[in-house]
Amino acid sequence: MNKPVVIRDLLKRLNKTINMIAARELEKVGLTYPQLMVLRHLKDEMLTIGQISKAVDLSYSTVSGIIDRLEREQLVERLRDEKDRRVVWIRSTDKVREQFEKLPIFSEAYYSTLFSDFSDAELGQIVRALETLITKLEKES
Amino acid sequence: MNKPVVIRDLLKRLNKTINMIAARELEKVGLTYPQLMVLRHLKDEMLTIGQISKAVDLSYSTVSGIIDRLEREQLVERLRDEKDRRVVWIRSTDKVREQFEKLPIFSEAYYSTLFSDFSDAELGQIVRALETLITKLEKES
DNA sequence: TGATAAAATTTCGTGTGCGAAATAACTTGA
DNA sequence: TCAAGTTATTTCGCACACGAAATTTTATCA
Repeated sequence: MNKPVVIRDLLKRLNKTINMIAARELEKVGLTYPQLMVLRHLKDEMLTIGQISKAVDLSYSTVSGIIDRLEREQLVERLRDEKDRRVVWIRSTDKVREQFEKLPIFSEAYYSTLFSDFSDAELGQIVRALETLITKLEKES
Repeated sequence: MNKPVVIRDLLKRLNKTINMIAARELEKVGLTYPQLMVLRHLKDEMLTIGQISKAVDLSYSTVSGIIDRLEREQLVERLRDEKDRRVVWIRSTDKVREQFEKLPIFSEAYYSTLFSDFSDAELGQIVRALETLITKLEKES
C-alpha cells in the first residue's frame, strides 16, 4: 500500500470524523464549528476581524461572513473604532455568556473527553508524528 | 499544553496545508481537489453517482454538483442506464485522457514526492498513530 | 497640502459540503 | 394490477472558504 496516499486519506477521514462529532454536540445549541472557534476567542476580549482571522487561520472574507451570521443571531456586535475608523471591533454579547458559557462544548476540557481513551504516551506520540509531518509540509507552501 | 486541542489544531493545519499544496498543482490544469478525486475513480471505468459518492466518501448531492461542473467542462458525461432508468452512469471523456493523463498530479506516485523527506519508518509510525486515532474516534460516531 | 500608497474590512463570484425535500423509476404485495 | 414502498438522483437552502476587487479611512511624502 502507498503510504502517502494512506496518510492523505486518514487525515481526511480524521478531520471529517472530528468535525462530525463536534457538529453533533453543537447543533444542540444552534452553532456551527467555525462559529464556535470564533466565539471561543471572543470570550474574554474584543478583537478585530484581522485578529480573529489570524487566530483561527481563516481569511478575512470568511471571518467576515461568520461574524455576519453571529451578528444576525445577536451573539456578537460590531463596533467601529473611534480613533481609526477602518477597524471594527467584535464583541460577544451577554446572550453568549448567559446561554452558552456553561455548556461543555465551550470548554477546552471538552476535547479531553473526546480523547479519553488514549494514554498520555499515546497522545504524545501522535502529537510528535503530526508535528513532524506539518513542519516539513509547511516548508513546501 | 492541552494535547487534545493541540491534536485537533494540528489536524486542521495539516489538512489545509495538504489541500493548498495540491491546489497549487491543480490550478495549472484548472481542476479542484474534489474534482480530481472523482476523476481518478473514473479513469478506467464508468461509475454511478452512488458508487462515486461511496468511493470518495461524500454525499450524493455534493457529488452531483461536482459532476455538474465537470460536465460543463466536458470532462465527463452522464448516460442514462437503458435497463434501469433511475441510474446515471458517469463516464470521463477523451478530453480527460488526452489532456491530463500524463500529468503528475494524476498519478498516485505524485503524493510520494510530497512525502519524500520522510523515511519509511517515519511514515509507518505516522500511519499507525493516525490509525489508532481514527479507529477510536469513529466508534464515537 | 494634496496625490499616492497602505491598511482594514466588505462584497462578489465560484466551488465545495450537507441534509431534507422533490422527482423519477422500479418493486412488491394484497 | 395498481397502490404503496424503495431506490437513485437532483434540487434547494444553508454555511463555509477562498481570492480578487471594491470601499473606506488613514498614513506618507514630495
